[in-house]
Amino acid sequence: MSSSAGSPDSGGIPDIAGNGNGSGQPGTAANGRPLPEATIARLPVYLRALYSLSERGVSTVASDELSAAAGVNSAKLRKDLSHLGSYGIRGVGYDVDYLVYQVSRALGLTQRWPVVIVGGGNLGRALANYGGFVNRGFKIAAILDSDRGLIGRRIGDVAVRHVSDLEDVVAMNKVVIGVIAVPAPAAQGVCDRLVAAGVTSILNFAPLVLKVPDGVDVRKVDLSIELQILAFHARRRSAVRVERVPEDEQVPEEESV
Amino acid sequence: MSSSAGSPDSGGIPDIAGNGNGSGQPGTAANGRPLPEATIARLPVYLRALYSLSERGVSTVASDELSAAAGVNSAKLRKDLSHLGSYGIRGVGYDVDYLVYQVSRALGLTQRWPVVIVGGGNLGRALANYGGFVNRGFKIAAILDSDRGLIGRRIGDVAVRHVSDLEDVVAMNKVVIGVIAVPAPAAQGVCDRLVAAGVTSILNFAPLVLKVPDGVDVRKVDLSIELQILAFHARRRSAVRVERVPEDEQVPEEESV
DNA sequence: CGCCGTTTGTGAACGGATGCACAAAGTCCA
DNA sequence: TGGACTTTGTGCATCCGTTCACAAACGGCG
Ligand SMILES: NC(=O)c1ccc[n+]([C@@H]2O[C@H](COP(=O)([O-])OP(=O)(O)OC[C@H]3O[C@@H](n4cnc5c(N)ncnc54)[C@H](O)[C@@H]3O)[C@@H](O)[C@H]2O)c1
Ligand SMILES: NC(=O)c1ccc[n+]([C@@H]2O[C@H](COP(=O)([O-])OP(=O)(O)OC[C@H]3O[C@@H](n4cnc5c(N)ncnc54)[C@H](O)[C@@H]3O)[C@@H](O)[C@H]2O)c1
Repeated sequence: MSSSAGSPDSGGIPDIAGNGNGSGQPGTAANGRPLPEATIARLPVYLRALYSLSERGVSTVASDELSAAAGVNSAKLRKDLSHLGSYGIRGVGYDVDYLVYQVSRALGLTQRWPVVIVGGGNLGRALANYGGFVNRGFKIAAILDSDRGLIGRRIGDVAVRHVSDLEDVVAMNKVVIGVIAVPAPAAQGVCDRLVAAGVTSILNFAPLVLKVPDGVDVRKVDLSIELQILAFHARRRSAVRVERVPEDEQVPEEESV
Repeated sequence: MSSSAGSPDSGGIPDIAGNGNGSGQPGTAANGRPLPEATIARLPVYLRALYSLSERGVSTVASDELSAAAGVNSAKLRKDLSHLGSYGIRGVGYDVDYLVYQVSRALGLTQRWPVVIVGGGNLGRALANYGGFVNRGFKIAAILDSDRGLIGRRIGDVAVRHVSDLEDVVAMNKVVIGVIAVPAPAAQGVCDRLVAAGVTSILNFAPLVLKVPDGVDVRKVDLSIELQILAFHARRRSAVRVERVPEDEQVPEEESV
């Protein structure tokens, strides 16, 4: 059933109070369908650009400017935003603060999500100190580690606690997002405990593929994978250059001027 | 222990010398077309799974197993690998060590890429200490920082140098890959210097969109973006659950939409 | 030697994402 | 008030990536 989902316009006023989104369901586009995954991944980038504009006192921005700041095609930006509702003004652009609000709401950042970080080593410390953490809709519920030498040490404004507190921390703070920054051999075990405790979203920095049950969302960050992708393109580039340049002047020793 | 030395008796492996790839051009598939971007991004994951198998002494692996270890569909794995050439044996699977070699070669990891890290703060230190760095085809040419208090300090087995050495380091070591781990306001400036010095591939950890000329490749890693994407899905999940089960669950009623 | 079970490699159908190009909708100024 | 100008929102064609499903290829066994 369903088929053509109603007509695009029924009222006429672009609903300031409403959510531009008939279904109260979060995570759905104005047309009732879920937001495209690719759009979701770009919204945080737009949001960051918008914050930057807002801080600089810019009150209105056109899709050309905003898309340039976000590093994407302007048509793509407009289509992405159109999925949230019709929040632009033709001939003018978008109201920066209003768009910040709408994008934040679409991403579910009207609340502050408590996050638990497991692993207080080099990486865990870097993450916990990261400003973009606290300033962007999240708060650190706890940093956990198994090394008793680290317990009590303050990172940012949170003290490291022992990993045996994991279940308590998750339950008490209703944590649903966890970050794994422990060595690879310990990661799956930590993951299992997080999931058992109720965490449904995991950001994994350990270099292995985590096994999780359905309904649990895992994203990964891996420096070496990123570098390998870069290396691939770098080699292709240099090979093409060698192909083109006749053998004499390969490796350019760089101009001296 | 490793059983890698035990070469299975002769004769099994197809074309060790050849590359199964007519065009000598790196970065092209067996059919001459460039490798799909999505495939390139997965090859490092396969490679990691293969290393793990190899270390465990497994000599042969079928696409089902390998794809499970890599967390992807088995048809996808086979299609990805088929772009590199025909390196499997029907009815048997893939020779692990041989596939390690082929995937490494496809990614351009037969050489060791020198990488320069700019920013020796919390994050830069975590990255420099990361084992997956040195063990996976890369070496740290230098860690650079502007803070004179950090100069000379050893991280891993590299001493921090002043950022004014940037151009020298890049030129002397023929560095083409750079990692940016400085505060956001300094990132574009560092990026410009890297590019001017000859770096064509950049991994950016600072939370902003870098502007680079054509021909320069930028990848970014951003914790807060990853968390925001996770938050989006987390909220959708919990909203759906609330929709279904009003808080204190009652008799599960049939869904009606 | 021929058959059987296994696994690869890929043709084909599908769905999602991208980007062009333009009509509709708005502003602003004379 | 009206017309020129700007910018949004989107239809559409295209491209890329995923997945199914199966014939071809292989080893092994009786
Ligand atoms: N994705 C990336 O770009 C990237 C970069 C650097 C490091 N890493 C990975 O991140 C992880 C952490 O790196 P690091 O440099 O911080 O390592 P680290 O050794 O400095 O820190 C690891 C911490 O985890 C703690 N730990 C170990 N087992 C634990 C357990 N079961 N429960 C709780 N805590 C435990 C240790 O006590 C230690 O403090 C490693 O898996 C590393 O490979 C990833
Ligand atoms: N992507 C992520 O997940 C993530 C996580 C944490 C931090 N970060 C970002 O990474 C960057 C570094 O974070 P951090 O925690 O290490 O910060 P930090 O303050 O600990 O370290 C930054 C270092 O950069 C140095 N620096 C500043 N300007 C420089 C310049 N012009 N040239 C060379 N060095 C310079 C400083 O002296 C300092 O040592 C920041 O942009 C931060 O926002 C990203």
